[in-house]
Amino acid sequence: MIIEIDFNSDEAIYIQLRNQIIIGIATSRYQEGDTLPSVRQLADHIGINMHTVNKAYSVLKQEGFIKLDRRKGAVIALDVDKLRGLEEMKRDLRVLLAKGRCKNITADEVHQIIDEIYCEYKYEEP
Amino acid sequence: MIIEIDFNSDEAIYIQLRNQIIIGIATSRYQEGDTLPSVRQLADHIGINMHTVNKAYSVLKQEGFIKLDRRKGAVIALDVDKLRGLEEMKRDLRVLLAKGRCKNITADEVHQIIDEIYCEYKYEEP
DNA sequence: ATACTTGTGATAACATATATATAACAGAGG
DNA sequence: CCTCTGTTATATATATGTTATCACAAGTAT
Repeated sequence: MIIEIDFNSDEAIYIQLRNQIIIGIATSRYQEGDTLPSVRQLADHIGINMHTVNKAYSVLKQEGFIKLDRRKGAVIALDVDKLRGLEEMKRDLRVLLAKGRCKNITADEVHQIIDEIYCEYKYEEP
Repeated sequence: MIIEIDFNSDEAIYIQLRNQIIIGIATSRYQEGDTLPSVRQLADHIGINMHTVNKAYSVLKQEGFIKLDRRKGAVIALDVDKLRGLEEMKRDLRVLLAKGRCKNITADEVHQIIDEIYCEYKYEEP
């Protein structure tokens, strides 16, 4: 389990946890059907409270990345709502790109960054 | 002043304010040297507290989008640190694209959205 | 059957963040 | 003098994040 929490970050711990797991799924470190550590295990391992992990898992479930099973624990299970995903991405990008635009970042430079990051997803595209 | 606040949003009011002003700058609705409404004016207009507007302005100042002058009020003044801007963008995009990747969004689709948004910058009139 | 582990829930406590409400101050300009 | 600016200072209320216990129902392991 390669999870690193920055306790000095202004980002909430459960958000950092959520983000790293999402990145883990995108980079195929976790795959459909894989089980994540139990809330207590992961909490002990990181050194945080059980409920903080539980909150991260709850968010991931609500966003359609995992399923929570009393028997197996947290299981990677992608609920793909592509249309909604596209809408969310466009909404988020609108702010992010505006910020970059004010810093004189061009569309070409953004395209380049996109490709760099997608290269990290070394497996086949869906 | 075309500012719309969603009071039911989970995003803080001062963040919504910050985002809309950044988008306003990116789309040339506000230009270098333009003055924003005073904290009291804008607060009255939107129907929120003065300090909430002041916080938005303080964040915008700290991030290098405006300057605050006791005489003139808030003035658009871009402090362009492109290298840092690129780093921030890549950090933010890493999470955002991972989320999209899990929803089966391809690199090509992201490129398309980028171009769509950048088109809004070109055709928007001040 | 016993012991253990799973997610889940309730509750309490504390720190921080958000937002509001007043009030006052110093500098600039009418 | 009066009014407008950002700024600072309190105080208050609410929400959020995090930790800490305690407990429960359901599944697994021995």
